[in-house]
Amino acid sequence: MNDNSPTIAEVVVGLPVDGPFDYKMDPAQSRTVQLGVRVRVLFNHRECVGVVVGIKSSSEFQRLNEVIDVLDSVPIISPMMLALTRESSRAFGCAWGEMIESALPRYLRKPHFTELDVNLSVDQPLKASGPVSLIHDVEFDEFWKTVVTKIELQRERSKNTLILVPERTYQSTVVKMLKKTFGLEAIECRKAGAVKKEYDQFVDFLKLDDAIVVGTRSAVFCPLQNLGLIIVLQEESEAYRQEQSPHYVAGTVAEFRARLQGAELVYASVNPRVELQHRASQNKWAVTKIEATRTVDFQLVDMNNYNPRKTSPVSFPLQNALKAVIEANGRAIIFLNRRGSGTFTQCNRCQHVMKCRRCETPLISMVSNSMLFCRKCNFRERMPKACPNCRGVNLKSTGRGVERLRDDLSRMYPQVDVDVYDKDTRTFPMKARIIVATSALFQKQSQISAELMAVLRFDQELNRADFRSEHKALTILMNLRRMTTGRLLVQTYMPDTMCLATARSLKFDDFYQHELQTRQDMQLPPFNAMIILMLRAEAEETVIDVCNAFHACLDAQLDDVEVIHPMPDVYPKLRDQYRYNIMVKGESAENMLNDVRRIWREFPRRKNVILSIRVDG
DNA sequence: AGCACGCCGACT
DNA sequence: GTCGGCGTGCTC
Repeated sequence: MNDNSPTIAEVVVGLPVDGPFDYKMDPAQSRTVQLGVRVRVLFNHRECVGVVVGIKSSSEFQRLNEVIDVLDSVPIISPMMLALTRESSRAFGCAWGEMIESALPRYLRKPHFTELDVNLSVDQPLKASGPVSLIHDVEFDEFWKTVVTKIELQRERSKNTLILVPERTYQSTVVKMLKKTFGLEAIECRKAGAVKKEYDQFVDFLKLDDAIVVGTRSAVFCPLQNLGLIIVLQEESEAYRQEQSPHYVAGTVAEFRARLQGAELVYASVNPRVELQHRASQNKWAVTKIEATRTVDFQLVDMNNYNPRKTSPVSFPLQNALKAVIEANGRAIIFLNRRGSGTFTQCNRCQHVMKCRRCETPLISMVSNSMLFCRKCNFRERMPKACPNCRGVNLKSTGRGVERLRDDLSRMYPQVDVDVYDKDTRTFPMKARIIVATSALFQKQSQISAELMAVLRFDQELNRADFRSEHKALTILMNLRRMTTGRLLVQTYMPDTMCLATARSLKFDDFYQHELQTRQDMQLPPFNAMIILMLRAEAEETVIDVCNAFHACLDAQLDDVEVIHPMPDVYPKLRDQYRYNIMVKGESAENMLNDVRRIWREFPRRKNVILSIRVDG
């Protein structure tokens, strides 16, 4: 055997450890192995599936384990996919192997052999990256004409198009719409369901060359070669962020991918994130604004003008508007983002508040089935007949959720059907004249419209402890604006916010400038990077101690970055683990990641506390 | 992550 | 004496 022949494979595994790791191969393996094949290896006394990311002839390590099996006859992960997962793992602070694992179907995470008839090496990364553009479409559906022209251009060149959507319900809507309106066949990328089916689709994707694939955030990793165009719809959606580790943001990964595959990237949104608009102007992306084609009667009701003791939650202007809709036999939707009937339940005698046993959040009452439930952790229990504290029988539920508002409205308008639509409602109450709905309504937004759209308690959206709350609130208004055929009415105690002014004037440039200035003043993204450190442990005292100590340690050691929360952000007991968050901001996420990891490694007394890191993308 | 090793208290 | 609890270190 030639001494120079490569005998060492560099392998990454799906564990949170820095890799890659060297393994020696026998001559037969050396001859067949290629970059991007899976191998079975022994890693720290455990057998696991790894991926070959490098091949070399010598290693600086003395005692190497052997590759047990080469699992794929040909590479199942293309050079482009290897580059994409590596870049994403760097950007989002996880191990390369973890990112590869999340890009693979479940079947391939297990040591199954494959014999595929594909050649992934043809997927050559191009030198020139494709153009990136942003379509700001105030009317929501107007951008399709532009986008379909681009898709058709790709098909003429026998290139694939990938369309990312935030949610599964919207996925099938898009597929149906493409077929019906433009006669385009699209394939739905399915993640759920049978393991073998998911794998079969993965294999099919490897061979496509002029297809349109529509999928949710994980579809950004679907193994299409010859990709010409990626479209990210409703880019501002939170659903593009993966909550579990590895934490990635699909839109950002799509940008990496477009660059690596030389594909064109199009973002479309009714209200693009400030971060994205900023990047668009920095990088000179083409920005197209599609102006409003319809006029909507926007009515602001300043609740400060009414005495809260005397007025009903449904203001007089709203009562008038409802009356008009009922007389015209139309439909009104009242948006109230609060499930259940009462927001908390208290004993009249001892003032005991019913709280969740798992996470201490006040329980929401549901009169319909006399249950109490927790909006944070989904804990449910029967509404007790007597106070668990003093045995008193007068438990009083206060606050107003959608159910109670429905009852109030039924009493006010006995002549019409009033119904509720929330997460638990199976089918939309089409025949009801007045519908009280939570944000579950947005799942249906392409199918449902109403003559009157009214928002109650809009201020709760503006007052969220989130620096993006004003932007998110505006997105809600834009979605509601799309669904109304007549009037959009908002009840508020804060009528002078930029958000409401923009919903009326549609002067998005002013809103964007205002938000940008605020972010700059507060040194928030897009001007500064932000990472969230999540500490988890089974005992609350432990995690609080460690969190405070680690917090102090970060404060003491990190000069150029700022640890934001004076008190850690708390997530009470969730799935038998307590979670505490610390937010850190600074100039570069990558530097902060390195610093935080180093400090955590040197940090004493960890006591079963797990640290995971989320980069705010 | 999760396995092995090592260091201490309880116990046939 | 040793069985097993948990805290610490390490994985090519």
